[in-house]
Amino acid sequence: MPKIVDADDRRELVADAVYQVIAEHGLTQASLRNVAKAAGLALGSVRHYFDNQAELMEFAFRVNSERIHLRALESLEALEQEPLPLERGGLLEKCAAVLEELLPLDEIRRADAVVHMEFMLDARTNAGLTEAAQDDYRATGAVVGRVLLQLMESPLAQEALVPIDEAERLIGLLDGLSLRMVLQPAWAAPEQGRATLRRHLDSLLIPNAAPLYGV
Amino acid sequence: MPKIVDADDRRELVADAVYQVIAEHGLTQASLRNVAKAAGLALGSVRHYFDNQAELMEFAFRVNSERIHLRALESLEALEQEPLPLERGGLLEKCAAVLEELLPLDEIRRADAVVHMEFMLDARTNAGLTEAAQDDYRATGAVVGRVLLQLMESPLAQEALVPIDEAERLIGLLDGLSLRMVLQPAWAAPEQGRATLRRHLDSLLIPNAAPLYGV
DNA sequence: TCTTTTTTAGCACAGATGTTTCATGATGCC
DNA sequence: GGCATCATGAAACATCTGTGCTAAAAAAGA
Repeated sequence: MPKIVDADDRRELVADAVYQVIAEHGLTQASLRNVAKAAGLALGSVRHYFDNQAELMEFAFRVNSERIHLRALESLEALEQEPLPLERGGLLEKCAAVLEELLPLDEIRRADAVVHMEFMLDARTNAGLTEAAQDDYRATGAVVGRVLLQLMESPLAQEALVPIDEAERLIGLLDGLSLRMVLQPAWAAPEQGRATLRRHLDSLLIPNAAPLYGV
Repeated sequence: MPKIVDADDRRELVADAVYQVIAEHGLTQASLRNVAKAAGLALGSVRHYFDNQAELMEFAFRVNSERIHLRALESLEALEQEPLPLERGGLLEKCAAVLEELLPLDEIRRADAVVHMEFMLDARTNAGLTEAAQDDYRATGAVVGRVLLQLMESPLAQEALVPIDEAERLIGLLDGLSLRMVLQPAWAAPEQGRATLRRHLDSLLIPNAAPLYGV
């Protein structure tokens, strides 16, 4: 019998090499040869686990997308377990903590966000990625929607908020913040991203005489 | 003397071909040959006006960025000429009209936004575009900042708003909305983008018993 | 040790890309 | 008309890409 290698492990190892190349040099440099080099494998080895380049890219995209959303979902379920804090600060902190998993606040999340952006944009013109992109949209919408529903259950929440509209606004803000923090880290630092997110969530609650994140 | 062709016109014509290719097939397909084909020129002709591919790409990027910001600046200067409306609806409409120039609300702005996104993301790993990207950031910041200052001069504006923080939030929202409207037009329609923008601006004003864009 | 199957490595091909070089065409002034 | 000068076109080169095919290497059972 031959040498047994866990094929799934190998596929994830190759996917990691894809992230590395994309994060450092962009999607255009994610050729099979460059990926193989980054993974420390031969071109033939990579092709042994993925028939096409298209298959490799879709796989890497899905692993990336799932990793991001799983991180957020774990945090989200912790939030949904215990009752929501009644005070303003605790409530904001709980909700922000979940959504922060979607922002590039450290090196790990930053690499994830970069790769995610490149894939999403590529999916616009790459038919092999449209399906994965759709799934990604649904996953993001589910996470943000659930956080928002939690927040709006609080007596502190403003009335007359339309969940779908606010989800659209919040997702837009998260995407835009991610983009800016990824592309212009000098102007959009992690601390600023966290503060911006909290300020936005705060604006969904009833007005407060002493704003939390003012001057 | 030879045939005289306005070199600048020709360069803009080639840049237009770049947009066309990028908008339809993505930045990866914007090769010199594809661009030449889209422009109806021979490869040699394109290279006659641009020494490098890098030069062509930076030129196309700058023209695209300037076009977007010029559109917004024209609208902005019209806003700054006359005194601001005192009523809530008029004020919001004036400010939103300027910022809408940055959103992909019609086919022209949509193509501009797509090309803009692709260039910005590429600039992250393409040294030849970083300078142009920096200029683009400054231009966007200037437009959004001036609109925000106008809005905050109104007696309707909430107090204790920190201009820089709100600019960051607004730019993030605009970028995110653009991204979503470009990538998922089915979920993020122009009307929804316009409404989301207005709802955000409305939230910067003092609370209103009868919200403009409610249910 | 031999066998069998997986894994790895390598070569070769066709296509695309940026770039260089050179030849041809077109044009308007002398 | 001739001709200098720009515009255009085409061919060739080196490089990189994905992919197909083949052979070596490796490992675990017989």
